[in-house]
Amino acid sequence: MASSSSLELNLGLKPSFVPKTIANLLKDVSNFENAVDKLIVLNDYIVQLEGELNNISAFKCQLPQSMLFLMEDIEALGTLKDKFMHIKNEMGPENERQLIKFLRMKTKFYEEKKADNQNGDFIEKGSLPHLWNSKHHKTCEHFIQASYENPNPFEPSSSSSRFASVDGTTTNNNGEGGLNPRAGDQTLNCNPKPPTQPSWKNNRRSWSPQLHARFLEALHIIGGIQMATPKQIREVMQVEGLTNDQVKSHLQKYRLHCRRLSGNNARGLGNYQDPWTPPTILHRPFNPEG
DNA sequence: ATAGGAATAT
DNA sequence: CATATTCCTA
Repeated sequence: MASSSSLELNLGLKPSFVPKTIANLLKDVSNFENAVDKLIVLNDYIVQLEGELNNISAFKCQLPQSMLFLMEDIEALGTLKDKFMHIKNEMGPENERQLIKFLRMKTKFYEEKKADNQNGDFIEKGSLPHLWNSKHHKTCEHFIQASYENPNPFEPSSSSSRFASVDGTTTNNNGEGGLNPRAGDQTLNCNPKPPTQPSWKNNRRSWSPQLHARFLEALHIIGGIQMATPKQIREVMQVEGLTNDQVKSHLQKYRLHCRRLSGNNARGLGNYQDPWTPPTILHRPFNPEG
């Protein structure tokens, strides 16, 4: 089921297999910089799970549910690994950025889920296939695609919007949506180096609307303007040449802008649009989930 | 080492 | 004045 036939990178590195929850596995994987490392770890884990499945298959009558969990986990991870393969083989760093974003959302979701039911592992594993292979998001590709349109793709118009309220992203985008993966990625690297300008002295980072949009996107993925830290933002943004300090400065300025706007709004001065396009969810008005 | 803030520079 | 960089501190 989980494309276990053609595993090309069977590097025999499995010295110590540490069982983890899927949440922890995803978190670990997301810490790696390049796709190859991610692939190795994921593939190794899949191999281990398959071995375990083979082991318990002798007891399939006594442990039907365990077998089902294992199979579903393997399938889910296999789908993710296929996605990694596809991205690594065909595309460039832009899709890797999508993948990192995807992993961060996944990790965040699992952490929330884990915090919810402290019984943890079993429920977590059991709920996994519903998320990965739901009717609405059959594959990871669809999942990533949907993540650009719906900030909370984990709940396809279902109930239990606890995660949505935690994230603070209650679908405020009325028509804009997120960044389209194909639309605006070209304009992000502002290193055009036009030959006929002394702009090469211009080492100052200019935050184009596209770049700022990606900044906001990263901000909201991480979990709000207060939670986000410059390093995290830089990692999620995945913009070549963007430094920590630049993001930090931009974040500082953005926070100041938000504070100023919020203060003005409190005093009654109204709503004027600025080029910052603040995401309108600075502090949630405590949405009681209905 | 990193984040937040403030001073300084463009 | 707005914005980006640099310096300072915790």
